[in-house]
Amino acid sequence: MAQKAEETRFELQKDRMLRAAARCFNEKGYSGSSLKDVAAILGLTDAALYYYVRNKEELVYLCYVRAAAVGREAMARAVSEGLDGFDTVRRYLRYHIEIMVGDRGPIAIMSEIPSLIPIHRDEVLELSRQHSARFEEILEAGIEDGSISPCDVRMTGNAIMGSINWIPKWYHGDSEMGNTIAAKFPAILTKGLRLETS
Amino acid sequence: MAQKAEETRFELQKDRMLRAAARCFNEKGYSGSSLKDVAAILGLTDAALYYYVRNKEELVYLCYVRAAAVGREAMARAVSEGLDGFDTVRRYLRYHIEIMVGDRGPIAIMSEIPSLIPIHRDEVLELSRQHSARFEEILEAGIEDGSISPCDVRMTGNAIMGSINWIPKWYHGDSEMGNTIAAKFPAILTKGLRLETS
DNA sequence: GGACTATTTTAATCTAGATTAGAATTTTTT
DNA sequence: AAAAAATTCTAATCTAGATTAAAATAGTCC
Repeated sequence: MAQKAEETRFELQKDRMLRAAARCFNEKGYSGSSLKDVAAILGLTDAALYYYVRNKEELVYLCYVRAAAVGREAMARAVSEGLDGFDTVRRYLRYHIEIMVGDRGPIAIMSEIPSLIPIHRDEVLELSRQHSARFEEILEAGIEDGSISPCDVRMTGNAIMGSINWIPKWYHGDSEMGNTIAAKFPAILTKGLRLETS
Repeated sequence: MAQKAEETRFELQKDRMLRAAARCFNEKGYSGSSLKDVAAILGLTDAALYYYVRNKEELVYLCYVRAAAVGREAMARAVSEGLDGFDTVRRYLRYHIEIMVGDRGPIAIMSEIPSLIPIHRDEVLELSRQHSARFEEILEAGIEDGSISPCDVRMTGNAIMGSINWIPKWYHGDSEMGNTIAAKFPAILTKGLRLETS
């Protein structure tokens, strides 16, 4: 029990740190944010962060891994509901956005992957590719089942994911707006997908 | 004539520099890109850049001003054609993307505005706001003229502009893909806007 | 070809911020 | 409440990279 409590505390703090870091990185970029900036949000000293992470690069890396996990989780949840392609996309977007604007946010934008060390860069790129690929699979499934009209899934995927990825750039924690985004974005982004039953 | 030629050379080099900087910044962020990185693309020394710009901050600032000008130019051109709202949006997107993936690119993503000094930040933010506002006006005009179905223009604008802004993150100069983007994105992004004449 | 200007380089300096070691403090355990 | 472990801080060090000054080169004009 003791062990577990400590682990929990550690993990909780670490997660708080990752969210603080994500907030900084989203606003001012990776290199533009000092460890002092991140620590200040937590009421800590910059040096304290080294208790949780080996160095700054690892901090970004973990932010990106976390972002990927959140996206994958949202998608898995949507897929598990067994809806048609169109509705799966819409659900996925809703779940993903809800997390981004909710209290598990902010989620780091993966905008500086080249700054990672090679081994981390490769891993994050792979996660990112997998996510895109799975999204495209859903689109294809939707085209198959007749819920989505035929389209270039690569380009359509890029378009939709771009909108999602950009959200943290203009959304900064105003929860009312957060609700608006979660309520409207899924419909806006999928409106053009529907196959019109002529 | 002499003066003009020199001015031209200077301006040309400066523009090359801004495009090189945009490329670096888009890949690795503002603070993540050293002046040496930018200079290397031009075959110059980092110190040489100071002949064109007062400091690094001004370099980003100019990149952002340039990005704003490109967007405004594309929009003005589209508006000047006097089409209905829907087609104006589509034209604007096409023109904007064509510049982004064409030889006037790459265009800097305005992703680190907080890193600018206050006076520059205010100016760039204002340019950005104006652009968003004008885009929303076009959407509203389209709703008025019946070419676009009623929608939350703020959210819809954010969604579409997010897709556009994100393009430089995954497009890196493969001109064949550039053509694909220019050909497909405008249709993809506007497909959901059309008012279905029931 | 010499003089003048424009452009770039070399060779410092200077600073913010990452990193580290060890001390101090806080929390947990018994 | 002492001992042990976990967490944070203080006070350096170290380095990359921005910036500057002056010299060197390239280009243009007469």
